[in-house]
Amino acid sequence: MPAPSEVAQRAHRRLSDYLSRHGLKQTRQRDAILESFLDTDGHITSEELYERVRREHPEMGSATVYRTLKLFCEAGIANAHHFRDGVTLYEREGHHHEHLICTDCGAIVEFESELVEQEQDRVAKSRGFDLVGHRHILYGVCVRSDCPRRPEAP
Amino acid sequence: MPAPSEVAQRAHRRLSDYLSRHGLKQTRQRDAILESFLDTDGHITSEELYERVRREHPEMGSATVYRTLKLFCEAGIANAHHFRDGVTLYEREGHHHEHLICTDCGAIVEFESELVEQEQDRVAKSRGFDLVGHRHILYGVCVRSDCPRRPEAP
DNA sequence: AGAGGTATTGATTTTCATTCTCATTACGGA
DNA sequence: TCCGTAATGAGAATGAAAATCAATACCTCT
Repeated sequence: MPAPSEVAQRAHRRLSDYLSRHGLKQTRQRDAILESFLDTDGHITSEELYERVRREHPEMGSATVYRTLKLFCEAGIANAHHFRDGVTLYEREGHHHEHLICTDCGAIVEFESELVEQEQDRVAKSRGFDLVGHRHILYGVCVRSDCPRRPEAP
Repeated sequence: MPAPSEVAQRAHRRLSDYLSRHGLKQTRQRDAILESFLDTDGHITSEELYERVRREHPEMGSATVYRTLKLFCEAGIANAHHFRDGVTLYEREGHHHEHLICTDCGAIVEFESELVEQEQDRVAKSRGFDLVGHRHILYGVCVRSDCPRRPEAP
C-alpha cells in the first residue's frame, strides 16, 4: 500500500479521537472502510463504497458501511450530499468547495468562491445565526459535446 | 372558488400552456392539486399535499399527486428540494430565494443576495456552463433562546 | 353531439436505498 | 485473560417514489 498521506493520517487520527471520546470501539471494519473511503476522489454512495471494500473484505456487510459512513460524518471525516432524491452521496471532508451540476449529463464540477463565502457569513450573522455549514449548488447545462442526456432536475 | 389572485392565475396559465404545448391533458385532478398547492406557504411533501387535496377530493390517489407535483416542476410552477434524504419538499416557484436552516430547531429562514447571484453567473460561465438554476443553503444555529419553529419569510 | 385514439387515473405492486433487529462476535479496560 | 458492551452481518422491515395496468376521462375530428 502507498505511503500514508498527511491527509489520510489526519483522518485516521480524527476517527480515533472521535471513537475514544464517545466510548466507541476501533474495529477492523471501520479501518478498512476508512481506508477505501480515503482512496476515493469525488463522490460515492454507500453502496458503491461497499462494493469497493468488499473486494478486499468479502465478509463485510453493507449495513456496516451505511453505519460507518454516517459515523464518518459525525466525526468530521466525511460529508453527505443529497443532490438528487433517493441517494446519499458522500465525499471527503477537507478542502471545501461547492458544486456545479449538469442537468443533462449529471457531470459534477467543483468550485469555490471567497466572495460568496464572505457574503454567507454576513447574511447568516444578520439573521442571528451562527453559521456552521452550507451547501451551494449550481445547476446548468455543460457544453460537452458528448453530454449524454440523463434525467435529473434540482 | 375563492378570489383568484394574480399569482394563482399566472400559475394556472402556465400549467395550461405547458400541457397544450406538450400534448397533455387538462384534468380535474390537476386543477384540484394545483389549487391546493397554490394555497400552501413554504414547503410541503407530496404526501402532505395528498392529505390536503384528499379532504376535498376523497377519490384522489396519492400516485397522482406524485406525478402531478413532478409535472408542476417541469412546468415551472413548483420547485423540488432535497434538504434531507428520503423526502422531497416542494415549494411554489416564484420569488426565488435561498434557505437558512437552523440545525437545532429546523427553522427555515429565507434570504436572497444579489451579490451571490452575480457571482454564480460568473462562476458558471467560467466553467463553460449555461446556468439554469441553483440552490444555496446555509446551515446554522439560531441564537434566540426560544429557537422559534417558524418556517416563514421575513 | 358522437366516436375514437390517447393521456390519465387509482389501486396496487414493485423498487430500492436506508434502517432496524437480533443473535453472535470482537473490543478494550480492569 | 475476563467481562461488559459496542459492533457486526444477515436478513427483515420501512417508506418514499416509481412502475403497472385495466378502467376512465379528455380532446380532436367529423
